[in-house]
Amino acid sequence: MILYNNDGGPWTAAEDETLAAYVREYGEGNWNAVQKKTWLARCGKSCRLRWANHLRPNLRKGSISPHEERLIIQLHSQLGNKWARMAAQLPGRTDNEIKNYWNTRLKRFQRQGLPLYPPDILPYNHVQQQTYLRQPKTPSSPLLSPTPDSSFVFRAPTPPPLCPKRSYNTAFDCLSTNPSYTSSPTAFLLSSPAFLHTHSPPSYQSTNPVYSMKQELPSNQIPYSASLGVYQLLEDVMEEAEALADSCRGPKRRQLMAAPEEDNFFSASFRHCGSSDNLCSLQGNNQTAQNEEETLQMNTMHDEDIEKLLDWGTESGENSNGQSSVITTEDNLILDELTLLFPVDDDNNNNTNMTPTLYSCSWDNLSGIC
DNA sequence: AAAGAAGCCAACCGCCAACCA
DNA sequence: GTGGTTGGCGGTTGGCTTCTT
Repeated sequence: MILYNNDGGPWTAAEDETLAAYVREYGEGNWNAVQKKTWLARCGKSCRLRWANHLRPNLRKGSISPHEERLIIQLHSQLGNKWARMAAQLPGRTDNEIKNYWNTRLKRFQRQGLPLYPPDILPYNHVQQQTYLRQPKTPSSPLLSPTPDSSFVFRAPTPPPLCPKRSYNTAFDCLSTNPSYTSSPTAFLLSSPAFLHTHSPPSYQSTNPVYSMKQELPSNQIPYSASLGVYQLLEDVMEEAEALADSCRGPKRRQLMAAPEEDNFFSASFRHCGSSDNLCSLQGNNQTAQNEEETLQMNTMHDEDIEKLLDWGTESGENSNGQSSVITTEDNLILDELTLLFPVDDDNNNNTNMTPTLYSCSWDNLSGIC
Protein backbone atom coordinates (compact mmCIF):
# COMPACT_ATOMS: atom_id res chain seq x y z
CA MET A 1 0.00 0.00 0.00
CA ILE A 2 1.41 3.31 -1.01
CA LEU A 3 0.84 5.81 1.70
CA TYR A 4 2.78 8.64 0.24
CA ASN A 5 4.24 9.23 -3.09
CA ASN A 6 7.65 10.56 -3.70
CA ASP A 7 6.42 13.81 -5.07
CA GLY A 8 5.92 15.41 -1.75
CA GLY A 9 6.82 18.86 -0.73
CA PRO A 10 4.83 22.02 -0.99
CA TRP A 11 1.80 22.07 -3.16
CA THR A 12 1.89 24.17 -6.25
CA ALA A 13 -0.90 26.46 -7.37
CA ALA A 14 -1.56 24.16 -10.29
CA GLU A 15 -1.92 21.21 -8.00
CA ASP A 16 -4.27 23.16 -5.79
CA GLU A 17 -6.40 24.14 -8.71
CA THR A 18 -6.53 20.60 -9.97
CA LEU A 19 -7.52 19.28 -6.61
CA ALA A 20 -10.16 21.94 -6.18
CA ALA A 21 -11.53 21.15 -9.59
CA TYR A 22 -11.64 17.50 -8.70
CA VAL A 23 -13.61 18.21 -5.55
CA ARG A 24 -15.97 20.44 -7.45
CA GLU A 25 -16.67 17.67 -9.85
CA TYR A 26 -16.62 14.60 -7.68
CA GLY A 27 -17.06 15.96 -4.21
CA GLU A 28 -15.08 15.21 -1.13
CA GLY A 29 -14.06 11.70 -0.30
CA ASN A 30 -12.61 8.90 -2.36
CA TRP A 31 -9.33 10.72 -2.20
CA ASN A 32 -7.35 7.91 -3.67
CA ALA A 33 -9.24 8.41 -6.89
CA VAL A 34 -7.66 11.80 -7.30
CA GLN A 35 -4.48 10.24 -8.49
CA LYS A 36 -6.40 8.18 -11.03
CA LYS A 37 -8.64 10.89 -12.35
CA THR A 38 -6.17 13.73 -12.44
CA TRP A 39 -2.56 14.19 -13.25
CA LEU A 40 -1.75 14.73 -9.62
CA ALA A 41 0.89 12.45 -8.22
CA ARG A 42 -0.28 12.99 -4.69
CA CYS A 43 -1.62 10.21 -2.59
CA GLY A 44 -5.14 10.30 -1.25
CA LYS A 45 -4.11 11.24 2.20
CA SER A 46 -2.10 14.13 0.99
CA CYS A 47 -5.01 15.35 -1.10
CA ARG A 48 -7.41 15.08 1.77
CA LEU A 49 -5.06 16.97 4.02
CA ARG A 50 -4.48 19.65 1.46
CA TRP A 51 -8.17 20.09 0.91
CA ALA A 52 -9.04 20.08 4.56
CA ASN A 53 -6.33 22.42 5.67
CA HIS A 54 -6.02 24.81 2.78
CA LEU A 55 -8.52 24.53 -0.01
CA ARG A 56 -11.90 23.87 1.44
CA PRO A 57 -14.27 26.79 1.69
CA ASN A 58 -14.91 28.71 4.87
CA LEU A 59 -11.42 28.32 6.16
CA ARG A 60 -10.36 31.08 8.42
CA LYS A 61 -6.80 32.14 8.11
CA GLY A 62 -4.88 34.53 10.22
CA SER A 63 -3.90 34.61 13.80
CA ILE A 64 -5.97 33.13 16.54
CA SER A 65 -8.26 35.72 18.01
CA PRO A 66 -8.49 36.21 21.76
CA HIS A 67 -11.88 34.60 21.99
CA GLU A 68 -10.67 31.70 19.93
CA GLU A 69 -7.73 31.37 22.27
CA ARG A 70 -10.03 31.39 25.21
CA LEU A 71 -12.16 28.72 23.61
CA ILE A 72 -9.14 26.62 22.78
CA ILE A 73 -7.96 26.74 26.35
CA GLN A 74 -11.40 25.86 27.60
CA LEU A 75 -11.73 23.03 25.14
CA HIS A 76 -8.29 21.72 25.85
CA SER A 77 -9.09 21.66 29.52
CA GLN A 78 -12.02 19.47 28.66
CA LEU A 79 -10.71 17.38 25.82
CA GLY A 80 -6.97 17.29 26.01
CA ASN A 81 -5.20 16.86 22.70
CA LYS A 82 -8.29 16.18 20.70
CA TRP A 83 -7.53 18.63 18.00
CA ALA A 84 -10.17 17.53 15.58
CA ARG A 85 -12.86 17.85 18.18
CA MET A 86 -11.56 21.22 19.15
CA ALA A 87 -11.53 22.27 15.53
CA ALA A 88 -15.18 21.34 15.31
CA GLN A 89 -15.87 24.02 17.89
CA LEU A 90 -13.91 26.63 15.99
CA PRO A 91 -15.44 27.12 12.57
CA GLY A 92 -12.91 27.77 9.91
CA ARG A 93 -10.03 26.52 11.96
CA THR A 94 -8.32 23.24 11.24
CA ASP A 95 -7.09 20.74 13.72
CA ASN A 96 -3.62 21.33 12.42
CA GLU A 97 -3.89 25.02 13.11
CA ILE A 98 -5.11 24.49 16.61
CA LYS A 99 -2.50 21.88 17.25
CA ASN A 100 0.26 24.13 16.01
CA TYR A 101 -1.06 26.99 18.02
CA TRP A 102 -1.32 24.97 21.18
CA ASN A 103 2.10 23.44 20.85
CA THR A 104 3.63 26.84 20.35
CA ARG A 105 1.76 28.12 23.35
CA LEU A 106 2.77 25.08 25.33
CA LYS A 107 6.41 25.66 24.61
CA ARG A 108 6.18 29.30 25.46
CA PHE A 109 4.38 28.80 28.72
CA GLN A 110 6.60 25.96 29.78
CA ARG A 111 9.64 27.99 29.06
CA GLN A 112 8.28 30.83 31.14
CA GLY A 113 7.01 28.63 33.90
CA LEU A 114 3.46 29.78 33.48
CA PRO A 115 0.48 27.53 33.98
CA LEU A 116 -1.22 26.53 30.81
CA TYR A 117 -4.65 27.14 32.16
CA PRO A 118 -6.00 30.21 33.85
CA PRO A 119 -7.08 29.74 37.44
CA ASP A 120 -10.72 29.39 36.58
CA ILE A 121 -10.19 26.51 34.20
CA LEU A 122 -9.46 23.13 35.54
CA PRO A 123 -6.56 21.56 33.71
CA TYR A 124 -7.39 18.64 31.56
CA ASN A 125 -5.55 16.13 33.72
CA HIS A 126 -7.35 17.43 36.78
CA VAL A 127 -10.74 16.88 35.26
CA GLN A 128 -9.59 13.59 33.96
CA GLN A 129 -8.46 12.35 37.31
CA GLN A 130 -11.68 13.41 38.89
CA THR A 131 -13.72 11.50 36.40
CA TYR A 132 -11.42 8.58 36.67
CA LEU A 133 -11.88 8.38 40.35
CA ARG A 134 -15.57 8.55 39.87
CA GLN A 135 -15.65 5.88 37.23
CA PRO A 136 -12.91 3.39 37.84
CA LYS A 137 -14.71 0.71 35.90
CA THR A 138 -13.90 2.10 32.51
CA PRO A 139 -10.22 2.69 32.48
CA SER A 140 -9.83 1.85 28.86
CA SER A 141 -10.98 5.22 27.72
CA PRO A 142 -8.15 7.55 26.84
CA LEU A 143 -9.81 10.14 28.97
CA LEU A 144 -9.62 7.93 31.94
CA SER A 145 -6.01 7.20 32.00
CA PRO A 146 -4.63 8.42 35.28
CA THR A 147 -1.49 9.44 33.52
CA PRO A 148 -2.44 11.46 30.54
CA ASP A 149 -0.25 12.14 27.65
CA SER A 150 2.70 14.09 28.86
CA SER A 151 2.76 16.09 25.70
CA PHE A 152 0.14 18.44 26.94
CA VAL A 153 0.26 18.06 30.67
CA PHE A 154 1.87 20.92 32.34
CA ARG A 155 1.54 20.45 36.00
CA ALA A 156 3.80 23.08 37.28
CA PRO A 157 2.10 26.28 38.19
CA THR A 158 5.46 27.23 39.46
CA PRO A 159 6.15 30.52 41.08
CA PRO A 160 6.84 33.21 38.59
CA PRO A 161 10.32 32.79 37.33
CA LEU A 162 12.47 35.51 36.01
CA CYS A 163 10.05 36.83 33.52
CA PRO A 164 10.65 40.48 32.97
CA LYS A 165 8.03 40.96 30.31
CA ARG A 166 5.24 39.00 31.85
CA SER A 167 4.36 38.14 35.33
CA TYR A 168 2.25 35.36 36.63
CA ASN A 169 -0.29 37.78 37.87
CA THR A 170 -0.68 39.58 34.65
CA ALA A 171 -0.86 36.43 32.66
CA PHE A 172 -4.32 35.67 33.89
CA ASP A 173 -5.30 38.77 35.71
CA CYS A 174 -8.38 39.08 33.64
CA LEU A 175 -9.41 35.53 34.24
CA SER A 176 -10.50 35.67 37.77
CA THR A 177 -12.85 33.06 39.02
CA ASN A 178 -15.04 35.86 40.09
CA PRO A 179 -17.43 36.43 37.27
CA SER A 180 -17.55 40.07 38.02
CA TYR A 181 -13.99 40.32 36.86
CA THR A 182 -14.50 38.61 33.59
CA SER A 183 -14.84 40.68 30.54
CA SER A 184 -18.27 39.57 29.62
CA PRO A 185 -20.93 37.15 30.66
CA THR A 186 -19.98 34.87 27.85
CA ALA A 187 -16.34 34.93 28.74
CA PHE A 188 -17.42 33.73 32.08
CA LEU A 189 -19.90 31.37 30.60
CA LEU A 190 -17.43 29.76 28.30
CA SER A 191 -14.58 29.74 30.68
CA SER A 192 -15.80 28.78 34.02
CA PRO A 193 -16.17 25.20 35.04
CA ALA A 194 -18.00 26.67 37.94
CA PHE A 195 -20.66 27.70 35.52
CA LEU A 196 -20.98 24.23 34.16
CA HIS A 197 -21.16 22.81 37.59
CA THR A 198 -23.52 25.29 39.06
CA HIS A 199 -25.79 24.79 36.11
CA SER A 200 -25.72 21.09 36.46
CA PRO A 201 -28.28 18.96 38.11
CA PRO A 202 -27.37 17.97 41.63
CA SER A 203 -26.92 14.43 40.54
CA TYR A 204 -24.04 15.30 38.34
CA GLN A 205 -21.29 14.65 40.76
CA SER A 206 -22.45 11.23 41.62
CA THR A 207 -24.14 9.89 38.58
CA ASN A 208 -22.75 11.53 35.56
CA PRO A 209 -21.23 8.79 33.48
CA VAL A 210 -17.82 9.45 32.23
CA TYR A 211 -17.65 10.79 28.78
CA SER A 212 -15.69 8.51 26.58
CA MET A 213 -13.75 9.77 23.62
CA LYS A 214 -15.18 6.98 21.61
CA GLN A 215 -18.67 8.14 22.27
CA GLU A 216 -20.38 10.94 20.59
CA LEU A 217 -20.37 14.11 22.51
CA PRO A 218 -23.44 14.49 24.58
CA SER A 219 -26.06 16.42 22.74
CA ASN A 220 -28.02 19.24 24.20
CA GLN A 221 -29.07 18.03 27.52
CA ILE A 222 -29.13 21.10 29.61
CA PRO A 223 -32.12 20.73 31.85
CA TYR A 224 -34.61 23.45 31.39
CA SER A 225 -34.15 24.63 34.90
CA ALA A 226 -30.48 24.90 34.27
CA SER A 227 -30.94 26.54 30.94
CA LEU A 228 -32.85 29.30 32.61
CA GLY A 229 -29.63 30.34 34.18
CA VAL A 230 -27.99 30.24 30.84
CA TYR A 231 -30.66 32.45 29.45
CA GLN A 232 -29.84 35.44 31.49
CA LEU A 233 -26.17 35.19 30.75
CA LEU A 234 -26.72 34.63 27.09
CA GLU A 235 -29.21 37.40 26.81
CA ASP A 236 -26.80 39.71 28.53
CA VAL A 237 -24.24 38.69 26.02
CA MET A 238 -26.58 39.26 23.14
CA GLU A 239 -27.46 42.69 24.34
CA GLU A 240 -23.87 43.63 24.77
CA ALA A 241 -22.76 42.13 21.54
CA GLU A 242 -25.53 43.60 19.46
CA ALA A 243 -25.00 46.98 20.98
CA LEU A 244 -21.38 46.86 20.05
CA ALA A 245 -21.45 44.99 16.81
CA ASP A 246 -22.05 48.03 14.69
CA SER A 247 -19.24 49.90 16.29
CA CYS A 248 -16.76 47.24 15.53
CA ARG A 249 -14.92 48.34 12.48
CA GLY A 250 -11.25 48.33 12.43
CA PRO A 251 -8.09 47.65 10.54
CA LYS A 252 -6.80 44.20 10.31
CA ARG A 253 -4.56 43.23 13.11
CA ARG A 254 -1.43 41.68 11.86
CA GLN A 255 -0.55 39.45 14.74
CA LEU A 256 -2.09 38.88 18.05
CA MET A 257 1.13 37.92 19.70
CA ALA A 258 3.13 40.67 18.20
CA ALA A 259 3.90 42.22 21.52
CA PRO A 260 4.98 40.00 24.37
CA GLU A 261 2.57 41.59 26.74
CA GLU A 262 -0.24 40.42 24.54
CA ASP A 263 0.33 36.90 25.68
CA ASN A 264 -2.39 37.71 28.03
CA PHE A 265 -5.06 37.30 25.49
CA PHE A 266 -7.54 39.21 27.48
CA SER A 267 -5.38 42.20 27.77
CA ALA A 268 -4.62 41.74 24.12
CA SER A 269 -8.29 41.48 23.54
CA PHE A 270 -8.96 44.68 25.32
CA ARG A 271 -6.12 46.44 23.68
CA HIS A 272 -7.37 45.47 20.31
CA CYS A 273 -10.92 46.39 20.84
CA GLY A 274 -12.01 47.78 17.56
CA SER A 275 -9.36 46.08 15.54
CA SER A 276 -9.77 42.48 14.81
CA ASP A 277 -9.27 40.15 11.94
CA ASN A 278 -12.06 41.58 9.94
CA LEU A 279 -14.48 39.85 12.18
CA CYS A 280 -16.43 42.97 12.58
CA SER A 281 -17.07 43.78 9.04
CA LEU A 282 -20.29 43.45 7.29
CA GLN A 283 -19.63 41.42 4.26
CA GLY A 284 -22.23 41.20 1.63
CA ASN A 285 -21.24 39.04 -1.25
CA ASN A 286 -22.75 36.82 -3.77
CA GLN A 287 -23.07 33.25 -2.87
CA THR A 288 -23.86 30.14 -4.67
CA ALA A 289 -26.44 27.77 -3.40
CA GLN A 290 -23.71 25.40 -2.56
CA ASN A 291 -21.92 27.79 -0.32
CA GLU A 292 -25.17 28.76 1.24
CA GLU A 293 -25.70 25.20 2.11
CA GLU A 294 -22.20 24.86 3.44
CA THR A 295 -22.66 27.90 5.57
CA LEU A 296 -25.87 26.51 6.87
CA GLN A 297 -24.22 23.27 7.67
CA MET A 298 -21.40 24.96 9.43
CA ASN A 299 -23.73 27.08 11.44
CA THR A 300 -25.77 24.09 12.34
CA MET A 301 -22.70 22.22 13.34
CA HIS A 302 -21.53 25.14 15.31
CA ASP A 303 -24.78 25.39 17.16
CA GLU A 304 -24.50 21.81 18.10
CA ASP A 305 -20.92 22.21 19.11
CA ILE A 306 -21.62 25.14 21.33
CA GLU A 307 -24.49 23.30 22.83
CA LYS A 308 -22.21 20.40 23.50
CA LEU A 309 -19.74 22.66 25.09
CA LEU A 310 -22.36 24.16 27.29
CA ASP A 311 -23.65 20.75 28.01
CA TRP A 312 -20.38 19.49 29.30
CA GLY A 313 -20.64 18.13 32.75
CA THR A 314 -24.31 18.61 32.99
CA GLU A 315 -25.76 15.42 31.79
CA SER A 316 -24.86 12.01 30.75
CA GLY A 317 -23.23 11.52 27.43
CA GLU A 318 -24.48 8.02 27.60
CA ASN A 319 -27.97 9.18 26.98
CA SER A 320 -27.08 11.54 24.27
CA ASN A 321 -27.37 9.17 21.42
CA GLY A 322 -30.86 8.60 20.28
CA GLN A 323 -32.41 11.04 22.62
CA SER A 324 -33.84 14.27 21.58
CA SER A 325 -32.37 17.39 22.94
CA VAL A 326 -33.74 19.07 25.97
CA ILE A 327 -32.67 22.36 24.54
CA THR A 328 -35.70 24.34 23.60
CA THR A 329 -36.35 26.32 20.52
CA GLU A 330 -35.52 29.42 22.44
CA ASP A 331 -32.26 27.90 23.40
CA ASN A 332 -31.49 27.33 19.79
CA LEU A 333 -32.34 30.86 18.94
CA ILE A 334 -29.90 32.12 21.45
CA LEU A 335 -27.36 29.67 20.27
CA ASP A 336 -27.93 30.92 16.77
CA GLU A 337 -27.09 34.33 18.02
CA LEU A 338 -24.01 32.93 19.66
CA THR A 339 -23.07 31.47 16.35
CA LEU A 340 -23.18 34.92 14.90
CA LEU A 341 -20.63 35.93 17.43
CA PHE A 342 -18.26 33.35 16.07
CA PRO A 343 -18.59 33.93 12.39
CA VAL A 344 -16.59 32.23 9.79
CA ASP A 345 -14.13 34.71 8.54
CA ASP A 346 -13.97 34.32 4.84
CA ASP A 347 -11.87 37.30 4.14
CA ASN A 348 -9.13 35.21 2.70
CA ASN A 349 -11.22 32.76 0.87
CA ASN A 350 -10.55 32.03 -2.68
CA ASN A 351 -14.13 31.50 -3.35
CA THR A 352 -15.72 34.85 -3.43
CA ASN A 353 -19.21 33.62 -3.03
CA MET A 354 -20.65 34.34 0.29
CA THR A 355 -23.91 34.97 1.85
CA PRO A 356 -24.78 38.46 2.79
CA THR A 357 -24.10 37.72 6.38
CA LEU A 358 -23.99 39.79 9.45
CA TYR A 359 -20.47 39.36 10.60
CA SER A 360 -20.74 40.30 14.16
CA CYS A 361 -18.05 41.56 16.38
CA SER A 362 -15.38 39.35 17.76
CA TRP A 363 -14.85 39.40 21.46
CA ASP A 364 -11.76 41.41 21.24
CA ASN A 365 -13.80 44.17 19.77
CA LEU A 366 -16.39 44.35 22.45
CA SER A 367 -14.88 47.36 24.00
CA GLY A 368 -17.95 48.15 25.92
CA ILE A 369 -17.82 44.83 27.61
CA CYS A 370 -14.22 45.36 28.37
C1' DA B 1 24.22 44.13 11.06
C1' DA B 2 24.53 39.44 12.45
C1' DA B 3 23.48 35.36 14.89
C1' DG B 4 20.65 32.70 17.61
C1' DA B 5 16.05 31.97 19.51
C1' DA B 6 11.40 31.70 18.97
C1' DG B 7 7.26 31.58 16.27
C1' DC B 8 4.67 29.96 12.59
C1' DC B 9 3.22 26.89 9.22
C1' DA B 10 2.88 23.00 6.15
C1' DA B 11 3.62 18.46 5.42
C1' DC B 12 4.78 13.85 6.64
C1' DC B 13 4.32 9.71 9.45
C1' DG B 14 2.19 6.03 11.89
C1' DC B 15 -1.63 4.24 14.15
C1' DC B 16 -6.33 3.11 14.30
C1' DA B 17 -11.17 2.30 13.18
C1' DA B 18 -14.81 1.79 9.88
C1' DC B 19 -16.16 -0.31 5.90
C1' DC B 20 -16.48 -3.84 2.50
C1' DA B 21 -15.71 -7.92 -0.25
C1' DG C 1 -14.04 -14.07 10.62
C1' DT C 2 -10.40 -12.02 7.86
C1' DG C 3 -7.69 -9.08 5.18
C1' DG C 4 -7.43 -5.02 2.26
C1' DT C 5 -8.79 -0.26 1.55
C1' DT C 6 -9.85 4.14 2.98
C1' DG C 7 -10.14 8.03 5.79
C1' DG C 8 -9.42 10.34 10.27
C1' DC C 9 -6.54 11.71 13.87
C1' DG C 10 -2.58 13.02 16.70
C1' DG C 11 2.46 13.42 16.92
C1' DT C 12 6.48 15.01 14.85
C1' DT C 13 9.61 17.32 11.82
C1' DG C 14 11.67 20.75 9.05
C1' DG C 15 11.82 25.08 6.65
C1' DC C 16 10.88 29.80 6.55
C1' DT C 17 9.98 34.13 8.95
C1' DT C 18 10.19 37.20 12.73
C1' DC C 19 12.05 38.72 16.90
C1' DT C 20 15.58 39.51 20.30
C1' DT C 21 20.09 40.28 21.88
